[in-house]
Amino acid sequence: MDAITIKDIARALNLSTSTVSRALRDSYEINPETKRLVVEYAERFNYRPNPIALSLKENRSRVIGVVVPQIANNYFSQAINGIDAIAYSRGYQVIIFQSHESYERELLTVQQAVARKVDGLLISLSGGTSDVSHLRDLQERKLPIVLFDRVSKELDSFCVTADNFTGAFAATEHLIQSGRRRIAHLAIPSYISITQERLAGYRAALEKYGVPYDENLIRYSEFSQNDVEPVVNDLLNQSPDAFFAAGDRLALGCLATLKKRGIAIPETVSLIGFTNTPVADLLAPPMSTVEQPALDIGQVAAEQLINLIEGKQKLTQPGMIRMPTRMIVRESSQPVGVSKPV
Amino acid sequence: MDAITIKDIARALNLSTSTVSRALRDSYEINPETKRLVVEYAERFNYRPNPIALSLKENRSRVIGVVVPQIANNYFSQAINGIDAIAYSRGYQVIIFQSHESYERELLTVQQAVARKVDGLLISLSGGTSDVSHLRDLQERKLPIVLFDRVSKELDSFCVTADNFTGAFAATEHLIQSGRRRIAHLAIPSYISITQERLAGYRAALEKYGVPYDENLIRYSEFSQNDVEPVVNDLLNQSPDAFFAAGDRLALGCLATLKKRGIAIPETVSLIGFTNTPVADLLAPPMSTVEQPALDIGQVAAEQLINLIEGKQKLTQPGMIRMPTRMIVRESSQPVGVSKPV
DNA sequence: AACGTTATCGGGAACGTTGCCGAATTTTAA
DNA sequence: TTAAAATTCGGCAACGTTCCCGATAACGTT
Repeated sequence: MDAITIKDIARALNLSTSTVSRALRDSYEINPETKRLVVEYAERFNYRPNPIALSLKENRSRVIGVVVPQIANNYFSQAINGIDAIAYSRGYQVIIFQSHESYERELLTVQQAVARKVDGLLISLSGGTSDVSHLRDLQERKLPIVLFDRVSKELDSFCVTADNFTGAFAATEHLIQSGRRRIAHLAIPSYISITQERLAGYRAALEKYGVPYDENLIRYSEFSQNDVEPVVNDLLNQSPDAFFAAGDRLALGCLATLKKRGIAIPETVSLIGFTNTPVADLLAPPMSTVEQPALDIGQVAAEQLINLIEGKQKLTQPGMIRMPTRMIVRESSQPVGVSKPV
Repeated sequence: MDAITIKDIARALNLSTSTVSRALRDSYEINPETKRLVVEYAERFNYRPNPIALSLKENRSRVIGVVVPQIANNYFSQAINGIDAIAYSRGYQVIIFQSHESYERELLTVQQAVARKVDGLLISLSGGTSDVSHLRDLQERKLPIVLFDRVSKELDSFCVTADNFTGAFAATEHLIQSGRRRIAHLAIPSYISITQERLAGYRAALEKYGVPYDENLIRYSEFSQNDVEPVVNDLLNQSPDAFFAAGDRLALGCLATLKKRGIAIPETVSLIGFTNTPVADLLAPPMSTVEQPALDIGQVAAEQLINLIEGKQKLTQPGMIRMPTRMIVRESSQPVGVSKPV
């Protein structure tokens, strides 16, 4: 009733399945005339090889699994876009899994992906993931894995991230140079690599300009907007004159909370986000951001992974690729007293 | 080296594969003691049934395919979230495909999905799709299909959309009641169902209030921000006093263009979007929107599809579910002269 | 004339799983 | 005691595909 198989063609043309198979793959040992017959028949009845049968036989699937904390997040959806583009052009399909920032979900989805015989895994660690032994196991079983964005030093794998240190340094430097001294830093959970790197960039900039580091100005927050608000409110008790928010949701949550509290931006506090929203300059006020090249990160990560899969790269060679960020200064971080740009 | 199979267990315990299989599915005709042995061994070596082998055997995959125009779009990523939640809870996995608003890509991805033996298909039509015969073919081959958001009347299938007529009517009525008369309508390509429905709602509201319908105020645009700008500029020649943008990207593109041109919102023109962005009230000015319950739409669509797959619903019974929209009035559509809300 | 080549094709196994059929042993019933 | 029934398991085929190994001709070579 359904799709035509190689068997059907064999039966119809009075051939064996092996002959049909070889004819379709243009084997040299098949009579050109026979080939013609087979190919014509296959086309007429719209034959498509069954990828599932192939997967079972060859123990590979031409599928790469992507595990992200959240699809509904501009950064990740753009990264997925990059992944998808590369995968498509190199003949792979993409299965997307969400970990919902939960370690347990991440474990589960990774297992499912492996069960589905993905040829490789592209992961951005969940916020709840501090232990990466589940990934290490897979790596030891020779499954190609590439981490992107939320990477981990605990794992000797290929990593692709934004240049978090430099980006955070630039953002902090910019805030200092525009006259801010008490710069609050809003970060995602601390054990994630990018948190550390951004914090390091932040501290390095403070140090360069002799601004004292105050632990009370650092806060870690979960990802939903509801989680951000109390943290920002708490930070406000430390009388900061700037906010440096290290993430998409954090920046928007921070902006929302500040507006709700009626705190003037940038007159009272400056704000700069480490984020990826395309609407930054439509916001009120237009939000300064350190932009991450999400699409590029996705592309590079996918390329690395497929190279690993196809053996074009040594499995044992871990590597870290840092993609440059771009700081875009908008109104939300203007120095006080400076007229607004048009 | 890799994952353990039922054969390995059979060999290790000196049983046949069928016995092991039945032991694992808790068949009544297996000795409890044997069962215990098998289950323990399976657990100890972390046995997972091979879904690919199962797919091949049973000609089903417990996977549902989702085809959307774009992942990096708030509406769709939220809908996918809803789909994912339902699929997960009912034991299905989700494979996401992007059509990139291209008919050819849609054809291709749908074929791939079918080749992968998805148990059902959840589709939001691409902007380039006017012919749906590829889907009709699949339907005739008894593949469960549910359309969501961008549906088509040409197809006798289950559809889940927002209540576009009512939403558009409400938006237009609101604009009229706040003193606007020349209301420009920015829509996605015309042959898509939601375009028609929203246009109908728009016209019905005009009619109710005796506002003349002017064809010149209607424009169709592609989806990227670059496409929107010239269309908005063109519309401005018709001296509209309001914009009703029927989509996520359109609304943001419209806002960006108006700001670029220095046109005061809402003093000179009003703006209301039919969209799903969570940052609407952080924009400058906060943007009025007709919100679509994207998550709910995804959930309902997924539920319907799984019901179809599992035969809990007649395949022949087409149906249309309209989810209510919610209009949120913000600053961008305030009547002129009204003081801004706090 | 005997043998090796070449061209062209078929048979069978394997990938992991389930389900049908049957077989062996033990238990139950008449 | 003997047939019937229940219990417990193994063998085999099948899903679609590829690949290894042969098989059969026709042909050319010594």
